[in-house]
Amino acid sequence: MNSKHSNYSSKSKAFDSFHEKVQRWIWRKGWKALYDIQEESTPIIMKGEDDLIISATTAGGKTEAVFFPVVSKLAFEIDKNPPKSFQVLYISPLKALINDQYQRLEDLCSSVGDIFVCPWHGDASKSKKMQGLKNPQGILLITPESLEALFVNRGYEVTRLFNDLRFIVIDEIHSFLGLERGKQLQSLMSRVDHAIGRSPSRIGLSATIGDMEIAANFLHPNNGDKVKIIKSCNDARELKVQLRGYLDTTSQLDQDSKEVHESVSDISEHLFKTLRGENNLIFANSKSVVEKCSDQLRLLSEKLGVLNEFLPHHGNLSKTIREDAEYLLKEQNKPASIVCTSTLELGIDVGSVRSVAQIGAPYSVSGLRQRLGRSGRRDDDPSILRIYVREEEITKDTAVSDKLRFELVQGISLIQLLVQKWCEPSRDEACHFSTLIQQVLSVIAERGGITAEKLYYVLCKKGAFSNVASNSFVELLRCLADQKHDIIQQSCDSTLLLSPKGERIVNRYDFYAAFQSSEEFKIIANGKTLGSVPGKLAPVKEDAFMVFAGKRWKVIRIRQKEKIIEVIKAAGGVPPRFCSVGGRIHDHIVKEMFKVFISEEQPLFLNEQAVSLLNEGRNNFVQNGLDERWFVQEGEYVSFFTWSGSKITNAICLLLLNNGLKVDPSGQIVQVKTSEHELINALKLILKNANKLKPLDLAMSANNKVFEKHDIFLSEELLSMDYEKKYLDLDGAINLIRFIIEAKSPREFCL
DNA sequence: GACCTGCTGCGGGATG
Repeated sequence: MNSKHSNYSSKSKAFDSFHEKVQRWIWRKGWKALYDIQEESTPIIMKGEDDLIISATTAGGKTEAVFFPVVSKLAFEIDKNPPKSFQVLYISPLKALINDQYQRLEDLCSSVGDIFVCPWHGDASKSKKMQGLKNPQGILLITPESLEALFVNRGYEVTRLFNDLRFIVIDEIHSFLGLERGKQLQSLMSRVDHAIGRSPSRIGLSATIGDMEIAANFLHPNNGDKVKIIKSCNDARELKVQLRGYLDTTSQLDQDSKEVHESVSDISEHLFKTLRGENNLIFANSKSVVEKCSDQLRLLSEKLGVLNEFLPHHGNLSKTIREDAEYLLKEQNKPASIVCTSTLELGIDVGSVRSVAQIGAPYSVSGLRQRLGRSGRRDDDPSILRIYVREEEITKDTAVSDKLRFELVQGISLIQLLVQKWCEPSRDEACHFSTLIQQVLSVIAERGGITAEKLYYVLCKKGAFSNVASNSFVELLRCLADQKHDIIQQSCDSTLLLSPKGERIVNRYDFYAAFQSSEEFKIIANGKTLGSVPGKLAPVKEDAFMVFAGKRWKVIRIRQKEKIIEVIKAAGGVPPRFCSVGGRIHDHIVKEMFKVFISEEQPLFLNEQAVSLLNEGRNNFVQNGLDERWFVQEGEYVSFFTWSGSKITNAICLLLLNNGLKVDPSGQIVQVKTSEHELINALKLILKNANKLKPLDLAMSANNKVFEKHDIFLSEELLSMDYEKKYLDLDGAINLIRFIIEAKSPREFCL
């Protein structure tokens, strides 16, 4: 017995440095060797000084790479003196992940001895939280929102809770990059630093990161170049991919969506035939597609009199429905497949999955890579991906833009970029004024009051909002204090305080989240909650039919006041549409699409129908001379192919609008109601005046800039500053226009 | 024209 132990230890420096009780735990588990990332992370974490990012696949042993050395370190220190505060702050984007990690850590920590693990989120046990408050020590597992609540409600205790803190660990760090929630998280980390007067070592964990530099700068702003990076290289799994094309000949019927819905689509039939009997994930780009597809798969099962193995999963379904589906997928002996949105993209453990399907072209390589990472868990299994794209039949009325088979080509480009290992960088230059408002109110609540200078120092100068200049900050405070909003006020000694209205905002329980959430109607059948639909869509009429949770229902009562819709089982129905703002696509993907159009190569991963659709798209591309021409005139509209991502295309649209043209953007093609000659004249005029044009002025000219939670309190100028950084690329747009005016071709632009 | 995430403190009632 002893020899196995010493063999192990003679090979591994990391293992040798662990606390004896951690060594014994690993040994008992029968683990033969540590992973590379665990060997590499251990010396850095045992030293306990540097920031670190560890990137590896979902089952790549990241948790252990952090917690073997961390728990060893805590165990060595307990031997010397008992801690009086939490020593590790672990922050996760998901409650479910906290529950998972709690199970794993409890097992390790209870066998090591006196290391307390405290799970803390909205659904976590109250007694564990009280225990953590009374006797803080060991590891706190918490969500950003619950940490925000600690600052607001127990601001006077934060220093005591974290005084001996050694590590801040951020799980699934990529899921925070560039978002409101990410900015909030950065601010919370920096507020912890301020509360204890030093900066504990930060550790970020990630399954996929396009650009490590950006993740490093996120983890520790202004200190990013000192963050150490460990990347797992055993990502050599074989990839099997197929893109399947389908031709929709029923488009004429589409107005009567009910009729189309009754017919089981050929994509569902292929999914049913290919995936039944195994565990799979089927991703769709929208919740209503999830509903439609899972309903069709259930119908097919009923028709054949077999057990239904296909279950829906998305953010509007109730917790129990979702958990039931996750549980079934985890059960290895019963085959089950889940039709889902990006709910199952992140790190929830759903066990081993045979293959991944994607309905409709994906929008980003990073998302696709994340989804693919779910398939083939065992090392020797290949990752299997099937992408299904439906294009409509071409008639004499079809517009050029639709004849190109853009969605299919987008799918091809994304697969090619995936294979090339390219990934979107998640640049975050936005000011995040909405989240800054939340943090301003939170710090005032935490400290009971604070001067403007000190507030600027804590949040901006030495905080997460370092790109906000002091004059912008002053304007933001003015917006909050003005008569219209009256959220904060200044006392005679110039301390900023919450006004009664501000108090009400901070004391509502929805204050802690940095992101917006809309009002929703609950859907109830026989007293059981199925889930919810957004308020805007809710007033479906009584007696209406609907599809929800993969089944068909009839609405029997709408209780407007309580926001409840009662339903019973029924035979017909259409899925509700869930609305949301449009997405963004990266420049590089659109350029890759151009390359697919001009290439003569046939990708090997296409089925027969996809090959003929691609040929059709390429022929139409050539016939319209789109490698040399930017514009195609059709009736009173010019289709303008920008071959650029969303930021440049948005800027082009605004520039044209401001020059009095009627513009209708559809994806990467801008429809302009004018002649080609007039359009070129407009572009010449824009270029001539380009040096007078400021990005901020362009942003000021855009309508509807209120997107985020506290945007309603901002002035037009602050709103425009954020809008410009997030949605516009004026330099890129001017560069594109220069290309066009200098009579250079799309070919020169893209290659 | 896409997607997801999260939530305090308190009081009342049932249960051991």
